[in-house]
Amino acid sequence: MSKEKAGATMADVAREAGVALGTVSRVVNGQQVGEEFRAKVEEAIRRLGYQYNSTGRTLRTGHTNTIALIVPNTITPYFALLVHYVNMALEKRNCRMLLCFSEYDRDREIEMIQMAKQNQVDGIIALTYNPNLVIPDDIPFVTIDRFFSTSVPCIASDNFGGGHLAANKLKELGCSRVAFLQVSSTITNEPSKRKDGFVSACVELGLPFEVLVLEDGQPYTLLEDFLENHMENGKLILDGLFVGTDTLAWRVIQSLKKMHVSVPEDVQIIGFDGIRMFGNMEPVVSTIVQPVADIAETCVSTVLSKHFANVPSLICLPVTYLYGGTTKA
Amino acid sequence: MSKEKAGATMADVAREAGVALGTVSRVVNGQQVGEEFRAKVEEAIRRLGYQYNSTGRTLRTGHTNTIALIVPNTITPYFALLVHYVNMALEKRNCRMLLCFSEYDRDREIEMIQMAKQNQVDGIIALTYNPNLVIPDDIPFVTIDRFFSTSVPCIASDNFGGGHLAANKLKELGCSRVAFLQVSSTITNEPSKRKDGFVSACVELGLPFEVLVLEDGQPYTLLEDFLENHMENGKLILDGLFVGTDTLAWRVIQSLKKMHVSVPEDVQIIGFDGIRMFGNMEPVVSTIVQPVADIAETCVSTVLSKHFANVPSLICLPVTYLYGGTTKA
DNA sequence: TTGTATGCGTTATCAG
DNA sequence: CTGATAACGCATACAA
Repeated sequence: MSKEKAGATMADVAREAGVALGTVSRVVNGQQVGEEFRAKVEEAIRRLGYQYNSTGRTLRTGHTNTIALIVPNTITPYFALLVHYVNMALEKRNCRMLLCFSEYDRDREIEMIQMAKQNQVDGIIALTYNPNLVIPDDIPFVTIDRFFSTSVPCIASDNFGGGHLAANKLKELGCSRVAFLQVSSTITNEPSKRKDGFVSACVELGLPFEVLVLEDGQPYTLLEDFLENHMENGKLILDGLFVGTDTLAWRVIQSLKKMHVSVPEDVQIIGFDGIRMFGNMEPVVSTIVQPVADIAETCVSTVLSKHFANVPSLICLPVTYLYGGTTKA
Repeated sequence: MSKEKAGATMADVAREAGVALGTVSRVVNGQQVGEEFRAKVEEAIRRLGYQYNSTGRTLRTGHTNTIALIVPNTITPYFALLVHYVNMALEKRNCRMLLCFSEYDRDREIEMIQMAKQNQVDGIIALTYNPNLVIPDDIPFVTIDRFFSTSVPCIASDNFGGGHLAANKLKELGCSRVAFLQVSSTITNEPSKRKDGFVSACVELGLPFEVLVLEDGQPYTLLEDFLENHMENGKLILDGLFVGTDTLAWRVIQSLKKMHVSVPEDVQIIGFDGIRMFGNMEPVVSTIVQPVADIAETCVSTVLSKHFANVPSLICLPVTYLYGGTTKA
C-alpha cells in the first residue's frame, strides 16, 4: 500500500500527483510552488516512497557536494583528528566526504587525485608528501602543511610560532641547555619551520641549543646515540628537549627511561601536535597543540569558497602550549 | 596543443578519433576492440586530455562502486582503525568510501542512511547505537557489533570468547579474586557478551568473581566507589580485573594510581580492543585484541557479495591476548 | 567488430 | 506559477 515500487522517480511522482515533472523538482528543491500543487506532490512522494537521486543532478549540474580528502592513513591519531573535523565541517555545509588514503605512496597520491576527479568531486583537500606532485588547476585544491605555489592555498599551523613558543616555554621553566629533535620527511614543508622558530627563539633568548634532524630513512638509533653522547657521569647534560612530534617525543621518553633519565625532573620535554590518550583524554606529553578543528574548518571554507581564485595562498593558524606531565607544572 | 578543452566527453573523443561513441566506451572499459580503432581512440583521448566521468555510468547502471561507512567518529582510536581497514579493503576492490559520522546521535544515524541512499551507494556498513534503527531492505546493509535480525548480516569479534580468554588468562597469571568492569550502552549488542564469556569461564574455573556494569549515563565515580569498597587496610582485595574496553581500563588504572594500588603487582588488568599508542606502537594495556583488519575485510566482502541474500547473519572473528604491561609477563 | 540510438533522473530554459 | 522538453555523459541493446 505504502510503497508501490522501489525506484520511483520524479516522473513517477509527477504522474501520480497529476502535475509536471518540473513542478516536482521545484517542490523537492524548496522553490516557490503554489500551495495546492505542493500538497499534491508531497502526498504523491509519500505514497510512492520517492527517494531523491543525486546522480541526475550531478550529471546535469556537474557538482556533487562532495569533497575528497587525501591523507596518508587514519591510524595515526593526528590524521584521524583531521579527518574527523574535516568531515564535521563539511557536513555543516551539507557536503559529503570522499576519504582517500595515500599511505605515503607518491603514486597513490596521483591516482587518488585522478579518481576524485573522475567522481566529479567539487574540490580536493590533501596532505601529501610526493615531492613533485602536480596539482590540478581545473578543480579547487587545498593543501595542508605544504606550500606549493601562490595558486594553491596552503593551510597550516603556525609552525614557526610553535617552535618559538616551545623555546620560550622551556626557558621559562628553567631550562639552560636545550635541543631540538626531529625526524623530517624529505620534502620541505611547513612543519620544517618548527625548527626555525625554535632556533630563532633560542638565539633571541641566549639559550644554548643543539639540533638533530634525522632524514626520513635514517634509523631511530641515531637519535639514541645523540642522547648517549650527551650523557656525562650518568646524567643528561641537556635539561630541555623540543621534539618535532608527540609521537617522537614519546619514543624519546621511552629511550630516556631505559637510560634512567627521569622526565620532567632531569629533562623537560615538549612535543608537537597535541595528541591525547584515546583521542580525547589527557595529553600524552607536554606539547604544542595544533588547532585541528580550525585547520579543518579553514580547509573546508577555502576549498568551497565561491571566489576560489582570490583566496589567500598561505594561512597559518595559532598554536597553544598544553601541559602534559613531561614538563614542570 | 595537448589539452583542447577542459571537459571532453566520450562524444568528443569519438569525433576526434573518427569512430563511434560506443567504440570509445568499449575502449575505456577495456572490452574487445580492433587494434587500429583502439589506437585511434587512445590517441584522441591523449590529445583531448579526456577524463572519464563516472556520473554517466552511475545514472545508467545504478551503481557507484561506493560504500557508505557509518561510525560514531574517528577520534576514538578503535573507530579510526576500523575506518582505515575498511577503506583499504574497499580500495582493493576498486571501491570508494563515503564516510559518515553519527556521533552517537540516533537521528543522525537515520539521516546518514537516507543520505547514503540518495547518493546511490552500493551498500552500507554501519556501527550504530540507535535502539530502534530500521534497516533498509533495498540495499546491502552490514552491521558491526550489533545483531538486528537474520536478514541483516552482523560482523563482530568473538566477544564471548574474548571474555572467556580474559578469565583464563587472569587465572593462569595467578589471580584468585577477579572482577569485570564495564560501561555499557543502553542497547544490547555483541560487546555485551564480553561479560557473559568472562562469567562463564570464571564459573568453570571456580574463580571467585564480581561484576560491575555501569549504564551509559551513570557517572564514572560509581566505578571508583566500587574500587574503594574493595579496599581493606589500604590494599585492594581483588587481584585481577577484566575491563570492557582499553579506554576504560586506562581510566581504571589512573584511579588505582591515585589509590596507591600498583599495576600489575597488586592487581592485574586486561582490557579489550587492542589499542596501541599512536595507533601502531606498543599496546596501552594488556588486552584482548580485536581483529580489526579481518572485521573490516569481512564487512566489505559481505556487503559487496553477489549473493547478499545468502550471506551468514552473524560472523564472529577470533580474538587474541596481547601483553601490554598491566599483567605479569 | 563497429555504428546507432535510447534512456538512466535531474535541472533549467522557454512557452504558456 | 506551471507545463513541456532538451540536455548532462555514459552503457548497452540492437542493427549493420
